[in-house]
Amino acid sequence: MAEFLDGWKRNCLCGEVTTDMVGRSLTLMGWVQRARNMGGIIFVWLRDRSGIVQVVFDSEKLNADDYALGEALRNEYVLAVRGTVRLRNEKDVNETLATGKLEVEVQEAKILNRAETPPIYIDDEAHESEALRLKYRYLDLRKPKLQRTMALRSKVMNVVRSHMISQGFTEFETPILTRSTPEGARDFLVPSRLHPGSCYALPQSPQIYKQLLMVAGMDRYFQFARCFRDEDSRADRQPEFTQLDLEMSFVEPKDVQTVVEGAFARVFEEVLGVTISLPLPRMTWKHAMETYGSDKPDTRFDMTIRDVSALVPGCGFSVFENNVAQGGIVGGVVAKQAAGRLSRKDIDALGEFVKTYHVKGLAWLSVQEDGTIRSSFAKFFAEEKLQELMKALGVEPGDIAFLIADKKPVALTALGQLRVRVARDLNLIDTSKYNLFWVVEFPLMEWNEDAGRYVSAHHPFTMPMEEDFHLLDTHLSSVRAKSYDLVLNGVEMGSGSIRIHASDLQEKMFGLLGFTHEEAWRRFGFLLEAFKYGTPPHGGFAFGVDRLIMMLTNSESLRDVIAFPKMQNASCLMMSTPDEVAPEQLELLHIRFDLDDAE
RNA sequence: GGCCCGGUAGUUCAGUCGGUUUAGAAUGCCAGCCUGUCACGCUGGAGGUCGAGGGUUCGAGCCCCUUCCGGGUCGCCA
Repeated sequence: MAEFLDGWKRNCLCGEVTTDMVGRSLTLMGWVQRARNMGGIIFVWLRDRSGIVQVVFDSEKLNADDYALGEALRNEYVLAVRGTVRLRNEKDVNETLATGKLEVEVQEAKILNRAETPPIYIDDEAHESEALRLKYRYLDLRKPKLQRTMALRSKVMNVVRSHMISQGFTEFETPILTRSTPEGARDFLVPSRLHPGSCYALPQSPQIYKQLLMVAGMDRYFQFARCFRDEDSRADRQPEFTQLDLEMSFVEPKDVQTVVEGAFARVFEEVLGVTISLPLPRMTWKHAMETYGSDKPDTRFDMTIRDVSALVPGCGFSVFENNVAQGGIVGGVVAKQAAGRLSRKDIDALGEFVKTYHVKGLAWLSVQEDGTIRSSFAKFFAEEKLQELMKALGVEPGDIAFLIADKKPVALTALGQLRVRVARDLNLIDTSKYNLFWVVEFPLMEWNEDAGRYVSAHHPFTMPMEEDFHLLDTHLSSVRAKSYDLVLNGVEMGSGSIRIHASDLQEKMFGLLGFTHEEAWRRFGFLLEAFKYGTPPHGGFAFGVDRLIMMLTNSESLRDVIAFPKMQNASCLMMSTPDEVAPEQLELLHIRFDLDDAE
């Protein structure tokens, strides 16, 4: 049976036993990592969140009962010991343990609780399936790495919070039960008992609340906001996640950026000891797309995109010529010194890879060290055009050039993905680097083929750049926004913008997005009205806390940085969530499921 | 919604061309021995609905169909 503490009081953590405690009597409590019974002496590794220390049960020094207790120990038993700290013999020092020079000679022990043999090992090196780990998440979380990650997460949030407070921000909480926002992801809905037929929506972000707080004169707002999006998961996307959300009055983009980059610099300094020099570099969206094929470029390696469309006419290769004639582009990237490292099979695999980004194919040209050319398309090319092409791309002996012909955005995106894939395959990425910078001047709106109208690139409250105001009615797609994303090593950390603070301009935006006047007022009347009562110019930002922790801990999945994450299908094996509810509960809400067309 | 990978002792995996008795290994677990281990060691033992259902075959862990589950990804994610 489990025992109670009976007045025992822990006075040291396992990992914090130090040499200056030698001779002292300690009371330690923790879990049995492993017990090694040598016959007359038992070595037990006792583990808690701070680390591991060896405690020793010696049959010559303990009474029979206490020694028998040592013999009964199994992995993950919860153990309390009273004992004396002593130095190990020189030859018995364990360099792999932080406490390896020491051990605790047990005088008295208590089994506070027994444990069944756990289905997973409490060991960072173990690699059970995700499903098993998540089902027994409370055991998984005992692993030292996850313990460290959670502690680091707490520290990061503390650093950020204290930075925000030091910059004059006020911390707020905004409602979790809110209303559906337009133009966004699918909402999680919460049916209302008191308003049959109506639903709350869980927030995708506290966007409107924070803007209303600016109207309210709160000046500088921040919040660690839980956000919800009912979309499919990815390794770096969870249905619920945490953002540091902030909003400021009387500011231009630079003012917001200064606050945000200050927070990041402090996090990197205090958590990783890495100094980031400020202000961060800026890159325009246009440059990012044309050079890196991404709005969140990884700049830790080169391999930039070259547009060679200009020399395509008359080259002889009809695939390129027709595409350019129809307004598309031909772009390429060059993998330096890759000819000897990528086989024909590897190149074919890259061809398959780019097809997932909806281009028709991948043209390639490989120059051997001796100058021999192997290529998927060279035979169609006029000799001097080929030389021109190679010169334009900067291909030298030993290099492989990859070319894609398609509509501009499609080709650039595929080249951008290819660039990253090849860099990873060839190990070209310097993983010790933290390339943090701003991408600015995003387009305000993008044409959406399916919807047959323009949609916001960021969100419908984003302020256009003053320089582009005159294009609003004529060239909407070339209007740039006062928006900015923060990018780290090819990953979007967060985004923000200056908002529209005039109700007439906001109403015009809704019009451009295809909302009628009535519709805009029905859905956003409260906002449009609020804007009439003296709204200050304002703007803000939000960044994903989970994703930041992922970057700081070099984790491959968001699941590794969230205590209780969801699986790919947004369920939770541990709690069996979501779950059916009692019929009476549904009745109260006047809900009946119609599952006939459910897949 | 599409595509790709996976599912075999508690756990991680192997399992050849469909044919070797009772489906293996490591680790974990149980029992015994062992006074300086630290991946302790030694001896012995238990442990399997090969994800599920159906089919082909003299014979299926292996082939076919259906389905469930996990992961990755495209679409989607203002």
